Amino acid sequence: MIKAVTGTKDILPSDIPRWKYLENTVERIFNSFNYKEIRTPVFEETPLFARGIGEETDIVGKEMYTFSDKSDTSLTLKPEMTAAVVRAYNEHSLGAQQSLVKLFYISPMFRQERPQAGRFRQFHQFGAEAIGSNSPLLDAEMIQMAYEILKSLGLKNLTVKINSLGTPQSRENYKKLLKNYLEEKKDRLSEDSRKRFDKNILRIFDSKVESDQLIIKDAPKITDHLDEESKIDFEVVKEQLKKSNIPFEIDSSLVRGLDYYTKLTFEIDSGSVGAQTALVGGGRYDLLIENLGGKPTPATGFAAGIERILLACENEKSLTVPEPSIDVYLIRIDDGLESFVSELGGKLRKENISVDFDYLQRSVKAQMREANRMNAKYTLFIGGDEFKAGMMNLKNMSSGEEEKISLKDINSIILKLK
RNA sequence: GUGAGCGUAGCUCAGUUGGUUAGAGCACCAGGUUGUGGCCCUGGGGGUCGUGGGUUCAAAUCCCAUCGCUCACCCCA
Repeated sequence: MIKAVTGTKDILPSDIPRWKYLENTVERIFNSFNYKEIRTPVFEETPLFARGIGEETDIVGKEMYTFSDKSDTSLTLKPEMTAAVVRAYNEHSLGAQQSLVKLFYISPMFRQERPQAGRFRQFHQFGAEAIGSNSPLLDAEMIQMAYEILKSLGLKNLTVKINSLGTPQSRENYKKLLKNYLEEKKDRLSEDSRKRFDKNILRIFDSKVESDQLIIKDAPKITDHLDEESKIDFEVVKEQLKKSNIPFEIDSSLVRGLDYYTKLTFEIDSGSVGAQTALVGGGRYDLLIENLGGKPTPATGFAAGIERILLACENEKSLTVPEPSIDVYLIRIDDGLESFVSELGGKLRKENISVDFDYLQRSVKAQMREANRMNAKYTLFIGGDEFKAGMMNLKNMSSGEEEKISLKDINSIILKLK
């Protein structure tokens, strides 16, 4: 038997109500902040991600689904959305029509990693990008939107972490400081961290190795070495979060693994998932638009992992979505009425009433069981003596009450069922 | 890429020191008034015991390989 590819999952009919609920919540909240939806292709030319995310990142280095098409163009299934949105922004000059463009998306992403709890090879993210302003109010808005969505889904066990990476200039200065501090301790670092020392020294902060942690603990903090502008912006974000009653902590070791971030970065973690605690990650990326060939334009955004959020919801039992149901199940009492039942079903369906009936020649009892399983609000009995007398029985499934309705009086059924 | 655990019915699992036709609960199907559900009762269908090989008179059970799943590391949503 052929099975779904490793790291991919079917979203089955029984899963759909929870997904829909989440998607509706996401859309509602993004609409309230006036973000407009954007959809981009699932694949792009490979250099978009290589340049956008950074050649040295793990995503680009080892996790992308890259392949050549018949014209030998290297294509990649999108591993994240920001580069794709920026590509569309540049390509269609979206910034020419309005100076601040606020976009959101819900989309599958692809990364070839080993699957584990809250991590898949095809997974789904929703997120937002605000392109065209350097206002720290927008950074705060990103956190607010993400936080509000998670809260609306009933999640409780949340931690908002923020940090500032500063401008590229101040970050470079800080890197030098950090390098000086770590230079003499370098040989005590783990192998991975020694590699990071040369490739991307900030990433040493991500290490979970205890001996590394001890060394890093007393390292100079990036938030103590920010340029004036970043410092002021960081203060504004903190102030806004306080005003919005969003609890947060400053985590100066929060270094996101994508190269494009500048100034504010943030993450929202949940204690209700497995080891992959990050539900939401984001930050400002003031240089990306320019790097991808656009005019210099400041921007900020975030992405949230839908599977992880639903996992947290499940573990916290925070979501109660209504059981699916139908309005009426038509019950055929006598053989030979199949086409009449089908025709009547059609009429009701045209009135936007959800209708189903038996296609398997089953007994009345079996049809009733089916109606019960489908959570039918009503059943309509067609056949027998009443039918000969021009009547049908309409039964309310929760009260058990029945009433006779004339075959000619479809309208009164429609009224009842609506 | 590295490490650990696990693969028996659609699902959750049981299967004693290897020993007759591999079990349970749930789900599914049928019946319990010739036309009425949810509860209950009776009966039924459904499994190459992940796959391949080996040991043995005999393997779901022991050994090897392989595939898959799960979790963790790395990194990230």
